[in-house]
Parts: sequence; structure tokens; C-alpha cells
Amino acid sequence: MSVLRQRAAVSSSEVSFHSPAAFSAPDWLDSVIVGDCVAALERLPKASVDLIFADPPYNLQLGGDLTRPDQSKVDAVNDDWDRFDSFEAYDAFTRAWLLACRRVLKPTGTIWVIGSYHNIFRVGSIMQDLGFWVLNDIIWRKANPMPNFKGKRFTNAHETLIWASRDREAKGITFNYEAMKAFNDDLQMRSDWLLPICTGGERLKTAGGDKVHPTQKPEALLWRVLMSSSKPGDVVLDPFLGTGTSAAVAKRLGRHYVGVERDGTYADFARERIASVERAPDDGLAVVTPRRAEPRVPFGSLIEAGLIQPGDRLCDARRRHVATVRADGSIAAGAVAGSIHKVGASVQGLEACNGWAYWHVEKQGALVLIDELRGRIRSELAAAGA
Amino acid sequence: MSVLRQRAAVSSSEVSFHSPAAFSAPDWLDSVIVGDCVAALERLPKASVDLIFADPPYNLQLGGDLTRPDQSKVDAVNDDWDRFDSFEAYDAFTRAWLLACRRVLKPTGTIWVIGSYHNIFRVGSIMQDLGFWVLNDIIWRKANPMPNFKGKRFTNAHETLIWASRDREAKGITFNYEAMKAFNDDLQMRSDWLLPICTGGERLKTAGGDKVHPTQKPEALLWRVLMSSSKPGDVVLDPFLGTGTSAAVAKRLGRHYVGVERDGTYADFARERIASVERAPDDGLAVVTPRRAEPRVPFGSLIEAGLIQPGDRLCDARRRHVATVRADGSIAAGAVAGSIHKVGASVQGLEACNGWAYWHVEKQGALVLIDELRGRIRSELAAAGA
DNA sequence: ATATCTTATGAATCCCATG
DNA sequence: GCATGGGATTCATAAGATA
Repeated sequence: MSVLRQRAAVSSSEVSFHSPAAFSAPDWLDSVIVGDCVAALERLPKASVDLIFADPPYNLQLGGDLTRPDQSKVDAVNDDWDRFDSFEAYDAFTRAWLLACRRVLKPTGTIWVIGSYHNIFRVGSIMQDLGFWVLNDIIWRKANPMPNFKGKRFTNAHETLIWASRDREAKGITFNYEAMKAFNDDLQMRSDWLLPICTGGERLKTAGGDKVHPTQKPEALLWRVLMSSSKPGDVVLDPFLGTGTSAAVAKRLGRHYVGVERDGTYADFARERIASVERAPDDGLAVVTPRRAEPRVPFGSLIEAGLIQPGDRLCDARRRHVATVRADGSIAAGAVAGSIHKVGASVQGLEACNGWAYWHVEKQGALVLIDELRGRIRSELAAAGA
Repeated sequence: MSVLRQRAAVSSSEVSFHSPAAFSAPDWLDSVIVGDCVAALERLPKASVDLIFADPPYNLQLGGDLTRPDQSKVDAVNDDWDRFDSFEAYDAFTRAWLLACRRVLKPTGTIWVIGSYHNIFRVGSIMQDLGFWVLNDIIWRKANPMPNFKGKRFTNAHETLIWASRDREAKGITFNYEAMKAFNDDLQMRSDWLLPICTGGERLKTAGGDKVHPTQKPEALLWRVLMSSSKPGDVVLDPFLGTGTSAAVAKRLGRHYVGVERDGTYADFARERIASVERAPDDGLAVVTPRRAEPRVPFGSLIEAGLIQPGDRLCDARRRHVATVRADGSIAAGAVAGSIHKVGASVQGLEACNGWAYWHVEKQGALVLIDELRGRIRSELAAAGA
């Protein structure tokens, strides 16, 4: 359960589309609008929004089913809203909603868009073409991503956010540099953020126990977005609200929200969720501490760093067993090859072995434990603030 | 025996452009070509390259000078080669060199392109438009990035690499999954890589002590790129060679290289650097072999070898299901009979099952996985075959 | 009650040799 | 070309079940 989540009985107003008239401020502010975002945004006043967070469909283009090694089926995102006929169709869709966003965004406002490699390049290009000016791209490093079950690619362990101003010449942009630095143990906040995916109590479930939305984002991610680039009282727009993560965090942080969601069921869940959120007290906003990455140093890094060369020999403390280092970070002893742990276990006839505490390398006549070499890399990385 | 192709008796000589004739293999292989990459690549044979690494100009669009808090001036990238009049000009340039790369890339080959938020969205979109199929995007997390001196943005602490195949339907792509996993202490390699930037002794300096190239990449980055997606003997092309990081690492790892560089000074530094590199010994270049590459041993061979007798009982690890071994190498459980895989799937009610990892046989009171028995046959085969 | 084991699952562009 | 089938493949986290 998120530290930030609290319960309260606050109602949020609903808005429906019976009239084509433009909304007056009280109508659309702090509301969830059901409908297509381009149509909905046309009814908002021009230059009325301080911050936009958009989580559009990714256009995943998945093939057949995917099963885990235990043969269980992966619950893929194959909803209608994520299907596009071509890149051209996706581009047209993207251009339309970005243009609508651009109209309602204040000249001092900024926009965040999240995506994956399936769509983020197209989104970024179109943003640049429309005149948005990229301020940063941010990497959400997932602490617990889904693995690559078939072993055919690198684990897709991140998503990308683009943060941009309306124009290249934009002035007066909100960036709470000091707050983010304080949040980050007095180090500048970097462009890579390590955060867990949305699971557990934070994940909205139906009465049947199924997830309500296939791509619910973690509140911690929105917390950083809103804390860094908006002020209390600002208006935060989400054109693809889903189950309302951005609006819930906006309300908690004392920002106004406007959410547009095409799916009425998602919107209902979002309204209920937002209603249960209470604005945090002014002095209570700094409760979340950033999750720091402990620098895990794989054995291969020792080779990359030149501390060990391919072809070098490793041995145990008594020189009873010897192994050859290979360029890919594996080692080989006789017919056995694999990680320092696997080969260490094998030569000793054991089930398991901590290779770091077993293998040594000869340096100027003396044996040096490879864990000692790892320590050197660790201290360099720690000094760099990683 | 080394899988390495014997290196032809060709010096890594210079190639010049006095004739429009196509190069013959010995001319361009393991060479640095001075010239525009589009023109140079047109002279290479079609489908002749296994891997491309491209570090194109980023189109940084910098404004005025940047100074640190102590008023020292930051040595920015403002070379002519990084200046483009517009996004359109940059796109045209990008399309041209990507098309030229596509022609020389083998159908089984893959391409890596590195960039930052200034250019990577345009590069990625154009790659998709040209038919390249994105396999992963990789984040190079810089352990020691330059801080944001003005405190106006997040520290730009990463760069993005796109890894793509030539076509969506590409087969036979090289991805040394097991090697990367061994490298990473037996965990799948993720899409975010933490590596220091290129500094210290690795950074090429002029006699005057200035850095030779403003964007020299660390060898560790190229190490991962080449180790993961190429084999010894492969041909690695770099259309923007700069000071030759990719070629130097390729040579060290027993890959052939071709580098194209427009600037003669950079090319000279690259040649000198490549010449000083030594190829790693053969036994250091071997990688962990995937199980698919091991000789196929049918289940019946275990019966032929006497490791299992017809009539023996197989069971799973918890002894929940039992099957009887038959003389023809099939097994039977109740009314179901067939291969170890089919019957394993059937008794569990699953679509598929790897029978080798499911069935055990009782040996002196203990359960032994039949995959372990297969391993014994494989080592005997290896001993006999070698 | 506590510790341990088992199961479930997450924005996924996820096999390949043989006939 | 396509169909077939052997058999290869996972990490972090949370929640529930068992000891």
C-alpha cells in the first residue's frame, strides 16, 4: 500500500456531453470527462492548462500468444484501443491529440508523454515537428519488469518519458530543481528513475480480482512528474486518464486535474479512486524517499573495465582448480563453462557457489580475490552517485 | 579448433576514392575508409555486413556558450558536422545513411544506433519507416554524467541505443543470450546498462592534451554491443567511425571491421589506435553455448545406452504423475502414450512440456532428472567426437 | 504467531530444424 | 512455401498455503 494513499469521502463532479457549448471553468475543473480526448479538448479554453501528462496507446503490434516457461499464458495487452492498422494511422492519431493538447497548454506549460520503443520515437518526432521543445527524456527503470521468457532479447526493463515545453522560446517554465535535489539526497535528480511497477494494494482490481486496467501506472512515477514540474494550484490535464493515477496524485498534491477517458468503466473507477484521495497537508509532501539503485556489478564488468583480460586464469585460494576467463564474462574449466558461480560449483562438486568469494586472479605474484576487484568498481560507481 | 576465420594477409591499409569501381573484399575488409559514408557504402557489396554500429551526429542545436558555476567554459560539441539547418535536413541526412546501411546489411544482420533526445526520436521513426524492426532500445546509464550546471533540467544522465533487425521477418539473428546472462551473474541482461563515460587513459588526447574527438564512446559500451549481437569472424561496419572505438573493440574480439570517417584527422587517430590493439586469444573468445546448439539426443538413446530399461517408471519431481518407459522410446501414462514431451504435457493438462526437465527416474532411492542422463551421453559424444 | 514454501503475474513486438 | 513437433525459456514481488 502506498504511503501516500489515504481514504476520504470527497466527491468529484461528473461531466457529460449533452451540449456542444464550451465548458465554463467550474464545469471541467477537477472532473473526469468521458469521451474522445480530441473532441473533449476542443471544448476547453485555449491556454488553460499548466501541465499535461499523457499515457497514449503504445501500438504494441503483438504476434501470437506468449507463454512463460511454466506454460502459463501471459495476459497481453490486446485491447481494441491499442490496435492501429499502420504506422501512418498511429501517426495521424498522435498528431491529432498532440495538436489538441498544444492548444489548451499555456505558453509556460509543459507536457509529459510516456511510451515504449514501439511508439515513443514516433511520438517524439511528431512533438518536435509540431513545435514542442524537448527539455528532457526520462527513463523509468522498472525494478521488477517482466522477463524475456524465451531468451531472445534483452529484458525490456524500462519505459521512456518525454518532457517538453510548448515552444522552443518558452519562458517561466516550472521546474522545482531544489525540491527534486532534496528528494534525491542532495544530488541532482538524474534522467533515470528506478521505480517498481504498479502491483499489490495500489493496483485497482475488479470484484472478481482481475486487474481493472492493463497498464495502470505507479503513483510514485506521477508523484515525481507532478512534484518536479508543477505547483500547487496548477491545472493538470490527462487526455488518456485510464483509472486516474495522474488525477489522484494531482489531487493529493493540491493540483487541479482534468481527465479525459474514452472508456466509461475506466472513468467510473477513476472517479471513485479520486474521491477516496485526500489532499496532503502542506508539510506532508516529502514522505516518499527515492529508491536508490544499489550498484550491482556483474562479473563481466571487470572485463569491460580492463581489471581482468579474456584469457586470464582464475583459481581458488589453494590453487586446486583453475578456470579461463572468456570475453563474454563466462569462465571455462575443462569441459565446463558458465558463470563464475556455476563453474565454481561444478569444480567443487557442489550445488551452488558464490564465485565472488571463491575465485582469485594472480596480480604481481599474489592472489587477489575477484570480490576485491568488484569493490574497486563499486566505489567508483558510488562516487559517481549511481 | 577456433571458429575464427583466418585473417587474410591484408594490412589494415588505407583506401582512397580514385576509382568508382566496387571494392573487392580484401580492399575494404579491416580498413578505415576516409569519405562520406553514403558514397563509401555504395561501393561495398550488397548484404556483406553482419553488424552495424552507428554513432551519427546528434544535431544538438545548442544555443550560446555554457559556463560552469565557476565560470569556466564547457567545451561543447559545436563542430560543423553537427550543424543542420532544420529537422527536415537532419531527416534527409538520416534517411540517406540508413538506406545505404540497409543495402549492405545481411538479412540476418542487425544494426545499433546511438543517440540522445535531440535526434533519437527522428532516427527511430525513420528506421521504422524504412522497414527496420526494433528488437530493443537500450539505455546507457552514465555513471558519471555532466551535471546540469544551470539547475534548469534533470541531469541528462543517459543515452539511448536502438537495436534493430533489417526486416520484421528476419530469422537467424545473432543474440548471445546465454553469454550475456553469464556476464551478468546468471541474470538476464536488462535494457539499462550502467557504464562510465570515456575518460582517463582510454580517452584519446592530442599532443597538446586536448581531447581528439568530442564524443568518444567508452570501449565497454561497444564490448556489450559486439559481444551480444555478433560472432567471431563477423563483419562489423561503423559508418561514423570517429576515432575508432568500434573497430578497436571488434579487432580485440576477433571480428572484422570496416569504418568510414569523413574527417582525415579522426581517421588517422583511429588507424593508429586500431593498430595498437591485439586480438584476444581464441580460448578467451568462446561464449557460453545455447542448449539448442548442443547435439540432439533422442530419449530412445537413453534406452539404447542402458541408462533406462523398458518397463522403468518415470515420475515428476513430486511423484504426482507416473509413466512407463517402452522399448521404442515412447512412454505411457494411463491411456496416454507418446513422447516424453507429449505425455508430460498431457498429464499436467498443459499445451506443451519439456519432458527432459520434467521426468525423473529412481536411481538408488533418489530421483534423477532424465536431462542429467542425457548430459552423460552428450559428454561421451563430445569425448568421442573430439 | 512465525517461517517457509508455493503460486500468481506484470505495456512482450519472445523458437526453429525438418520434411 | 507450410505444417509438424521437439524441446527450450523467467525475475521481482506479493499473496496465499503449509509447516
